[in-house]
This record gives sequence, structure tokens and C-alpha cells, in this order.
Amino acid sequence: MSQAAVAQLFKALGDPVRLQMVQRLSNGAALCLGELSKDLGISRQGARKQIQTLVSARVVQLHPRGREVKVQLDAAALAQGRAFIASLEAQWEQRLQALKQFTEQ
Amino acid sequence: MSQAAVAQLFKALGDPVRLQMVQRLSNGAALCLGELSKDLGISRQGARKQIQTLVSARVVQLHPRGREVKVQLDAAALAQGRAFIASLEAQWEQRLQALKQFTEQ
DNA sequence: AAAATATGCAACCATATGGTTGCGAATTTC
DNA sequence: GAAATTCGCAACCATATGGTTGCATATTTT
Repeated sequence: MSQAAVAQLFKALGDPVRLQMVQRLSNGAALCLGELSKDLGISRQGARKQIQTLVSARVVQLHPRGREVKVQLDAAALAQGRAFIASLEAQWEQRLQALKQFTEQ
Repeated sequence: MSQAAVAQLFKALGDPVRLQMVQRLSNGAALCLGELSKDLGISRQGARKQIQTLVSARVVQLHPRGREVKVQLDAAALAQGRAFIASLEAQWEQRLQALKQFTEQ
């Protein structure tokens, strides 16, 4: 994944409302737009815009089902985010190791 | 960590310039403000504001050293971000398992 | 067919964000 | 002590963002 794509992913997760949505989707059953928009303290249309942000960042996918639209979490996005952080941590560890060896010399 | 803190962490990582800074810090040696601000396509003061965002999200710490200020990555922040995503993935997996069992019945 | 439900579209608004420039101050270096 | 380096502060600007309201549309349900 490109730097820009990773940044967009983290940006999408970097909002309390969107983060709660993602948490709900990972927790429970499949939700439609209306259900996912409840109890967030904002209007349905406000929530809809946040969901669109998640769609654009590929954190979530939409599946129209008759009158309603199901929202599905894309676990691959989460995996990519976690992998990116892990790679940063690996480089950091490597650097610490090199520094330690230098000190011991 | 609170939801808000996690959101702030991801928000801090959710920008190309800041993400590149974090990558530089995990990669190489310790950098001062000026060095970290180079080759980003923006001014020193522009970069300084982005660094402040990283400080506020506790991704990075500042250590004044005479005339210059060293910027240090806080690996704990990365770990917390990774842990949060991992917990989401765990819940997701658990849900998939439950669904699978239901289908097999 | 009428009513209820779930959603979409668009305009609008206040504030946050990412960036700039100009200038001053502290610390090294020569 | 003068010059160069590194940084801080503040004002300013354009655009993005997070939210609202009003209204239209498609699908179920009764």
C-alpha cells in the first residue's frame, strides 16, 4: 500500500464517531445505514457523511439490499493498518539493537 | 486508552507529512526539528506545526538540547495503536467463528 | 393505493486544518 | 563581539471537515 493510502486509512480511523462505527461493525451483526447511524449524537445525514469517509478509505463496503443498505467492515483494511504500524515498530527495534551494540563496544 | 485518545493517535498518523516524519524517526538516528523538517515540500514553520500535532497525540517527544530540539519517537504510542486494531480484528474473528458455527448447524 | 420506512441529494454554516510570511530571540561558531 | 544557526511566536489565508436542515425518491407494509 502507498503512503497516501495508509495515511487515508489512519485518517478515516482518526475520528471518534467513525471509530465507534468501526467498533460496532466489528462487534455485532451486519448493520444497515440507519441502524449504524443511531446513538451517535448526530443526525442521520451527518452520520452518512462519516460512513462515506469510511467507504472512501476502504474501511467499509456498502451493499444495497432492497430498501436498505448493508454496511460491511473490510477486515483487510484493519490488517494493513496493523501491518504498517508493525513495520515501523520493527525498524525502531532494529535501530535500538544497533544502538545497544554500539554502546557495548 | 480512551476512545478519544486512540482517535487522536490515528488522526495524528493520518496525514502524509506526519506519517513520513514518523517513518524517518523510526528509521534513522535522532533528529532535531530543523533536520526533520527538511525535504517535505513545506516550510520549516509548516513542518513545526505538524510536529506539534504529533506531540499533542503523544506520538513524539521533544527534548531541548542547547540551541536545538531533539525529536524522539514514542514507540509506546505505536504499540497502543497496533493493539487497538488487533482487538478490533479479534472481535471480528470471533464474530466470523460464531457465524460459521451457526451455518454448520 | 396509502402510509411508513430507509435512503439520497444539495445547500448551507462554523470551525479546524494545513500552509504561508515576517520578525525576534537564544545559542554556537568564527 | 559579530555572524551564523536553530528555533519560537503571531498573524494571516484558503480549503477541508463535521455538522445541520429541507426536501425528493424508492421500497415495504398495511
